[in-house]
Amino acid sequence: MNLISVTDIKHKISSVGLKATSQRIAIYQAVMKLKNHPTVEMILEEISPLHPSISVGTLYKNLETLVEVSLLEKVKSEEGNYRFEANLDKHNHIYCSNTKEIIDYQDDELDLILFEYFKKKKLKNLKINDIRLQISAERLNINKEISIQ
Amino acid sequence: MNLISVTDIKHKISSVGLKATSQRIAIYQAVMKLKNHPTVEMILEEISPLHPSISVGTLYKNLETLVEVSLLEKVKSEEGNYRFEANLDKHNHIYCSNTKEIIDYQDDELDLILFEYFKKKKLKNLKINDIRLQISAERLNINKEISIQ
DNA sequence: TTGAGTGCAAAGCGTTTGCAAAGCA
DNA sequence: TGCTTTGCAAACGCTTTGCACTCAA
Repeated sequence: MNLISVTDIKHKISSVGLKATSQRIAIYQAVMKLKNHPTVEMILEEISPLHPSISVGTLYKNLETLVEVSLLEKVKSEEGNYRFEANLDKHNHIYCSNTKEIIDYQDDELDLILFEYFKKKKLKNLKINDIRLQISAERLNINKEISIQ
Repeated sequence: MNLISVTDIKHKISSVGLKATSQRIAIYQAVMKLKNHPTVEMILEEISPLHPSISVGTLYKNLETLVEVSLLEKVKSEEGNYRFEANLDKHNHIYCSNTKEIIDYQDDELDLILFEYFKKKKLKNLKINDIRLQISAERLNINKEISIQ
């Protein structure tokens, strides 16, 4: 995922029936590079040096398109704006109240526990499609790395 | 909670150091009455007959104030707008993709399982403040009632 | 060549703000 | 009376839209 080439990105975009324009490639590449769930503004800043004349309209349209074809995912942040990510594996989000970061948290063991738990629960007239944990946390030593497990 | 009187509401508001204006009482009362996590618009529609001249500014300011003093809670919906509720007990939310409802789901047993699970996990440099489940679901028989467990 | 995609600018929407007037304590 | 709260309207920030132009296929 980290070392994906421009050629690979072009192929990915073409394979879903979209045109591989330079703007679209740059946008997809930027979201992949910016790991911490960038906002539209952060993506724009990343792309601007390469595409100084790219418009916000184009950026929004492309992000929406890439979400539609499942190359990206978007989430609403607590602050109310969208944040994008290229990580499509099922995972949970840790929301850092002090740094405003969104950290991915993947945990297959926990997913299994939840799956088993809800299998024995009876939810009448309701079909569960997805269960995600929303973990609110704060970083204790802001400059030190965080590690889970 | 359901049959709380205006006098009780006045006392609740006064006890946190706020003035019990007719607008404030009506707003708090409306959120209590509208069970399914009303939007600002839904609250406005509920109050308008009683207070035809209430301004959106006042409504927003009061909702914010009531959240600050912990008489209400607010959440951002998938659609991006705020939704309010008077239920302050710890609970999870079920987001219905077809009806756009937000259904409260309280489950002490599950909370305990999650608490125990994260107690044995080591999350370095991170302090977990809260864990909520975000359950995406859809109603199967829209007119029939849903029941859990 | 041609329909998908772009840039621009205007508009949209929910929310916030500033301020004079009003009203609760 | 004094200070919180209100109503109004303007402004805000993020996002969406319309349209003529451009460019990948």
